[in-house]
Amino acid sequence: MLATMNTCTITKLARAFGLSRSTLLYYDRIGLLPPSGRTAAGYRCYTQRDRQRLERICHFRQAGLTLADIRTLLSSSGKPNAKLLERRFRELGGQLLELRSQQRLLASMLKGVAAGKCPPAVDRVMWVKMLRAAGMDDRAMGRWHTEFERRAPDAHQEFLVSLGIPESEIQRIRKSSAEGAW
Amino acid sequence: MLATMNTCTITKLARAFGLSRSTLLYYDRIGLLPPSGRTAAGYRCYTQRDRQRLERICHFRQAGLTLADIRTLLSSSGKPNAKLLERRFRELGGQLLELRSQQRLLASMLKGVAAGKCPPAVDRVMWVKMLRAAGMDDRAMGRWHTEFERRAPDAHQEFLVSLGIPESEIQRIRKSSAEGAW
DNA sequence: ATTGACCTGTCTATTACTTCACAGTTTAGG
DNA sequence: CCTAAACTGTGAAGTAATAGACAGGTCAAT
Repeated sequence: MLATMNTCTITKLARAFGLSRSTLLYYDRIGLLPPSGRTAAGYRCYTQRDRQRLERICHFRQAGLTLADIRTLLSSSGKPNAKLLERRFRELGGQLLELRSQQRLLASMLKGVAAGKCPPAVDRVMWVKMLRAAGMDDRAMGRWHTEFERRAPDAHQEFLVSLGIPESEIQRIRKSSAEGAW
Repeated sequence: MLATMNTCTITKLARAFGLSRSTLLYYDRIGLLPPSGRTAAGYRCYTQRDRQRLERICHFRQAGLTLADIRTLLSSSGKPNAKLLERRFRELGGQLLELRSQQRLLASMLKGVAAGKCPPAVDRVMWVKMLRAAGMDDRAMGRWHTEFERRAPDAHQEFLVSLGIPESEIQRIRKSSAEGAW
């Protein structure tokens, strides 16, 4: 008899929050989320309070804070400590820029592959498929062209040509991209 | 006498590529970038070829490939292996989405802080400052509003109100955001 | 009671580094 | 020539956030 109606075991808690058992074990080990009790058999017993704490933890994790930061936030509870948030926000901005540059870089690499010796049939259709697979919708794809046009117009032109897109459509795309009118 | 004009020491190489000495030591240890030679004293001697290899490594790292993948790419040189790139591209798309959601979340948290008890004077000016500090330019800020409006119109409204922006301007901003006309 | 599925705890491995400690080497200045 | 700073090497240990292996515990159905 474990669940006294209000407690739950580690795997159940993990599933409820979309985490892995290992993660909760880890959180226990570092003292971030020790279960309120144990059963006779030594099983961890998580209470409602534990669940609430975990919810806050997940919330902060979602926002990308480190466990150390979260510990600080939870212990010095009350004070929102906007400094931490602001710092993280700044970091996020950098990360976004970095990711976008990665994407551009990868794009050019794939372009190189497509244009180079080993042409794995990366034509327009294939590209659109890949971009969709990467989670892009039409709007995002428009933004992608806009970014490409803004940062590297020449490469953008080259890229479109490499996809075998007719000149007339290239003009249209680049014009739209330049205006950001998506 | 170390530098025979074409070789350089570990720290110099590290500085040239914006890496730490430890990183290069690590790359040597795992056999990813062993220096071409050593001085009599045993100091690592990096040649031009080593630098080129490191440049490729950095290039791939920039794109987010793991060192294992990079090793594969560099050893099976020639074959572009578009599979790896494509896979990474997919991952990137996911990461970008994730980051954007983080940003939104953080935004709402900061909003809460601003609206809540501990008001660290997060008004409009402060926000713009923060967003700029996060690397946003006007265009990016427009996109940010657009995203906000698209995904959470109510929260967007609330947010703008919380910044003390007059109703008339809020209308204007939200209308523009909805159209994505930035 | 027993089987089999699923659960538990602990311990170890992973990635890409970083930090540390300690001893030898090079270099610039006096 | 000497000394102090700055560099070098090795090796060990630490980091985040899990993932996986493993032996054993628990539970529902038979």
